[in-house]
Amino acid sequence: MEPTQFLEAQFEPDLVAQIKANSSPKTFKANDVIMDIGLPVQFMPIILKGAIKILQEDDEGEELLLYFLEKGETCAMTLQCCLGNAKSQIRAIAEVDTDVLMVPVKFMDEWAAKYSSWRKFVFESYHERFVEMMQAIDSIAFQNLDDRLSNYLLEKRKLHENDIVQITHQEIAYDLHSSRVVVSRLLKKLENRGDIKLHRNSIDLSNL
DNA sequence: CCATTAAGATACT
DNA sequence: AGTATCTTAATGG
Repeated sequence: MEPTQFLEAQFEPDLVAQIKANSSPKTFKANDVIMDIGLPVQFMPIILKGAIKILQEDDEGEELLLYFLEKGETCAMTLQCCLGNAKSQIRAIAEVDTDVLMVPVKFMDEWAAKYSSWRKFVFESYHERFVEMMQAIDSIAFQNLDDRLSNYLLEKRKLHENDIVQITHQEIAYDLHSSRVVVSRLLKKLENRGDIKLHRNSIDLSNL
């Protein structure tokens, strides 16, 4: 299937042509840093394949996982950067091997004025990310780590399209803002329940 | 072998 | 739930 097929499904033919003519396809390997905090935002990525992890950094330099972006989605932070300050507030890391269309930000204004489907796309992106961030806040404030870990693992399995996820307890701890020992404890609990199987550097999620 | 590092264990806050 | 510390196990030279 054409990776850009979803463009035709939601944008005017005219706009699809504009997008194709003015954006460059780019490929990232898993764990590549696509955008970093403080860097100028020159492109808006539209994801064709794969997934991107978006995170913030707190005052101590600790990372905070905001959300994952998937196929057909774009980063609302980029949109915001087009309106005012051009520096990125976030770090974006390829979660798996990922293909994106890099759209130069200079087209944002023009397309928003000209194409209603683009305005809709931008608004909906904002809305989706807003909802995701609300959920991220909610889960940190009110959910126990137990549930957050389970949700995190389910998300991983979906994004990687694989029951066996390559990850260390330490990396999970960073993403969930917890410590390695605590994550190990909770993972062991899940294993004893038969939900997962633990290995060095990987976790088998086929029974989760 | 040995060095490195992920993960397990224990004890304390 | 989190920190500190020690032990054990896997991995790669």
